[in-house]
Amino acid sequence: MNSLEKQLNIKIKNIFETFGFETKFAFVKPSDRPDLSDFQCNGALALAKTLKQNPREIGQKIADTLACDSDIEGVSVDGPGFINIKLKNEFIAQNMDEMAHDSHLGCTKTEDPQNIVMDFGGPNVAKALHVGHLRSAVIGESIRRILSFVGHNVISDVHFGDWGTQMGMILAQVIFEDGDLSKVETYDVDAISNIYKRANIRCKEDEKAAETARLITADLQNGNKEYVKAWKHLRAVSVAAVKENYDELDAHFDLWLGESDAHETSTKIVEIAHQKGLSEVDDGATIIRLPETNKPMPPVILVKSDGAFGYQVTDIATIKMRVDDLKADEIIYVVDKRQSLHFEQVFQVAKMLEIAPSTKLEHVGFGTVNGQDGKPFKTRDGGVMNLKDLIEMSKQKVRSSMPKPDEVEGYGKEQIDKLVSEVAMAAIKFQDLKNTAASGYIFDLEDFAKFDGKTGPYIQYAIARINSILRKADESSVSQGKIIISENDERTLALKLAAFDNAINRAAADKEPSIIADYAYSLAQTFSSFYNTCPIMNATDNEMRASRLKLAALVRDTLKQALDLLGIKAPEKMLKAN
RNA sequence: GCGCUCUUAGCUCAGCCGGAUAGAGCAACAGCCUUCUAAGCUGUGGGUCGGGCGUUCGAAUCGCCCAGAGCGCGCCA
Repeated sequence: MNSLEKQLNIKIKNIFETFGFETKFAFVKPSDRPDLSDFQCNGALALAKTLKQNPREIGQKIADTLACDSDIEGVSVDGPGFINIKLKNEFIAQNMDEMAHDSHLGCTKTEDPQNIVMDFGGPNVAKALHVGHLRSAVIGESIRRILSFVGHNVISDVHFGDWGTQMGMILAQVIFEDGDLSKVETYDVDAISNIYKRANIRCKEDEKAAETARLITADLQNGNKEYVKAWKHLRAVSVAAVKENYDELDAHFDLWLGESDAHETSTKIVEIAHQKGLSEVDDGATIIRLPETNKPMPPVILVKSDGAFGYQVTDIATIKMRVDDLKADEIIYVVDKRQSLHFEQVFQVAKMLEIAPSTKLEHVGFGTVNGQDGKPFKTRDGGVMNLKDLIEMSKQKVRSSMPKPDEVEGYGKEQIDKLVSEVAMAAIKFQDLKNTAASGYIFDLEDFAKFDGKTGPYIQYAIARINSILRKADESSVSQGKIIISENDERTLALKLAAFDNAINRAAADKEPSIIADYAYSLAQTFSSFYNTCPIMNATDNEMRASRLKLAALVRDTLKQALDLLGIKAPEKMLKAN
């Protein structure tokens, strides 16, 4: 089904065409003046400019025609030329009924499905996920879900950091500590992580150690068997650990490829660059110079002077693989916005090498999670906070507001743990997704366990209240009712529901989950008002009761869908400690 | 030095391909639980949209200038 707004747009477009107006401006939006109208069209103002005519006259023509439509209650032209449209209650009600019976809640799928590859992981071997990985995973996963929902074929790849200098650093450190690599296969995640920390310190202090690490990295990349064997173990252990982390975040990756998988193709990229005469050797490194504009464009380093591949050639090679193997129409990188120059360079080289001629390359940059000082977040000892620890702290806060196991019937330890987890993750994720991705935010543990106002748990709570009513009402009969709009609050709620499709489309177009977050909050808020003024179970008659139950169920389904697109779960019940 | 991004209520942020009275949340204050979960609802106060100039019938939104902040700028990824 077409959403109510789309149906209105079709009506408006037809009218524009009848008058021979450019249809670019033939669309409505929810009214800025709910006191005057449900929807408004500003097209007459825009048309007036190009046609050099009076906007009010143009508006009146459109309004007069639209007023004849049986779905329209009234149309007026106000101010300089706003077309204010008021809909008939029956039209809104009928739309709600259709939406309630539509498996996609009135959201139309794209007419042009694309193969989209998403890159939003970027974890590294030997490094536990930290707060910096939170945003990439949460935002990326949400965009993945949104794009899938509108009908694209999305393939997500974690793009494991397993081929860089940190590998040589770890191997060098093991050799330094053990004398050789014989014991590597006994090391678990924690051991590896600690070795990496020590390696990092030693390489920073000792230039010779850093040099050795670089040489080992190059050797590893060139296939040194001993190094490769040890590397395989390190990678396997890290992948397993990181998978657990992503499972907890509910972030899904179709592919668990890494930089190392692009190794062969990287060799090809260097060849292609050479054949096209684009590369040159400078200071021992193989580079590609980019045309200088007024913007600083450092060259792209394909092969470093020590013989190892730089991360840029790996990214370029990965583009080629995604185009050749995965038939990517579009590749989206959800990565810290500080890397924007890197992606500009990589995209430009991909263009110069003609490896992705018809693939859209896009970097969705997000802001950093900052500490109270406004700088990227550090723990008190100067380190980065573990993602796992962060989640645990949030859970503890949430747990303190929950009943103890077995205080509530049917809620033993397992059920309480599940509820705590769902609420804590909702708080964390919503906090991260409620603002536009590009803006950073100041990390405050309190925010990650907040329940009031514009938070994830607020929306979960609205859902739980609806669930509670539906349990009492025998949900199976609900869909048989017919939605009737009589009260003002019912009308407002219905119009808010009708805007779901619009929110989805904007979020998909902009790759911006905060639009869904904002919508979900606003819908929950509208419902809460309705809940306070319009009795559902005790409605004046059976028809109204059936109608309101159906409307409430539709709100519940829409909220659940919206939360799902944010990667947030909706518990059946929300419990609170006494 | 060059470039990118940003500056909106006490705080955190929406709004920005020009349009009516600039919106939320938090915080503050005042109300609402014998009725569907008060993690809720209703109301009040709070803004020369960093400053200036320009384009326009109309600018938070577009352009230029200035001030302030953050980030980035070849062998870490």
